[in-house]
Amino acid sequence: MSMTDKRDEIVRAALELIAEHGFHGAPMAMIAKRAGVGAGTIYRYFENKDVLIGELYRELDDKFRPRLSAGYDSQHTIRGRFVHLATALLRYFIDCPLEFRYLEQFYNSPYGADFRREKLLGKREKGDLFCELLQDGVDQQVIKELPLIILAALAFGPLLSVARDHVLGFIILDDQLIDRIVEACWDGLKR
Amino acid sequence: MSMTDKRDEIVRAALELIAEHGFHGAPMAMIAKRAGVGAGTIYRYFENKDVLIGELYRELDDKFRPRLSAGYDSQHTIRGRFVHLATALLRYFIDCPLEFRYLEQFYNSPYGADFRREKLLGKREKGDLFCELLQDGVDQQVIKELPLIILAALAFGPLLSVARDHVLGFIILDDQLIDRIVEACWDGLKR
DNA sequence: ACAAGCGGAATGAACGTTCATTCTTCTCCC
DNA sequence: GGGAGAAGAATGAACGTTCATTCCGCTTGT
Repeated sequence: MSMTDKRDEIVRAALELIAEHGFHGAPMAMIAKRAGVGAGTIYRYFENKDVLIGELYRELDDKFRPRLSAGYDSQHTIRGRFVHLATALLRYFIDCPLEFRYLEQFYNSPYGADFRREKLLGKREKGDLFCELLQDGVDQQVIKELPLIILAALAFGPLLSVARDHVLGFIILDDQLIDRIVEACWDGLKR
Repeated sequence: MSMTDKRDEIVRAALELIAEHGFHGAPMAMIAKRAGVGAGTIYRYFENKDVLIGELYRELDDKFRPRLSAGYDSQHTIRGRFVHLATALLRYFIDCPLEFRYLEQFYNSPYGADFRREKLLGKREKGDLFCELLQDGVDQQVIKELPLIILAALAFGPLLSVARDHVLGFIILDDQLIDRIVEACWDGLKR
């Protein structure tokens, strides 16, 4: 097994176990076993557990961003662009429940608080696309005139909530339901 | 110090420390120290840490429910009732950041998943009031015809999001802002 | 009235377990 | 045969929990 393969196995195992059992329910020894490597081997690839957790986050973030921008057309109406982005976001979470659960855990943890702070004070929120979109909407008086962070909450709050309910099996989201949820989010946002 | 006082001190200390540092950042020894009792004393009042965590949740839930129903008038319009409940909810979270942070941690943890499941399958969602209200709204064709759990996500998602942003200091919510946020949530809900 | 004694509450050092991390040994490959 | 890489046993710190002991307030007998 090549060195890259081994690293990937470790990252995959960490994603699976942490998504399912949380940071504290996924000891390094268990991650090593799932990855098919020795416990010490992980430390050849990652300085320590925190670094592993942080790098895994960064990888997911990198994989996820392109999926949002795919097919995104900045010439469309505000509404059209919003529907596209929100739908893509929700679909991503549904298609990749492990990734979703991991990201949720990450954001709701001491690790994530720092990232949140960083992003918000760095003037971006969730991939510049969303932020730009909301700002455009406000400027064009299509979207309610509220602070960006509140608009983001109005848009993302429900999406994350329903994604969580879907992933936990409380409801099953189909295409039609997704469309109607995104519509409802837009109703909350628009003037 | 009476026995009840001592119990209260332990619960208060647990609330403070867990709200601030999470379940795993609040060892029993630290809780005992903050409460001004010996480490072993906690076990005279709570069988173990899990029980302490669960009972603390139950106490918060009990304190919080009456605050929602205070001033609630089931004769009002759907919209009026929603505005009342949502405003009360948001104000509670803002007034009691410790309680809010604790409840959030609790729900986003193995402990909370069980409770969620219980509540949902028990046909209630967040104090029967909210559930009844949403159901009434659907029946009267005032609210979008979507599964209850999705309506709840549309209503609560944004509220929880902005409360979190407020508690973390990313934004300061005043009365006017609260009103406008609740309005926006209603826009997402209404037909 | 008061001292002796009793029972339950409180204590915190000690224990066993779990975990991240390190260290030693073994295994390939050149 | 030697050097790099991997494996997993060893290590030590941190934690939840226990328990032998101490403390305190109240009853009881004189």
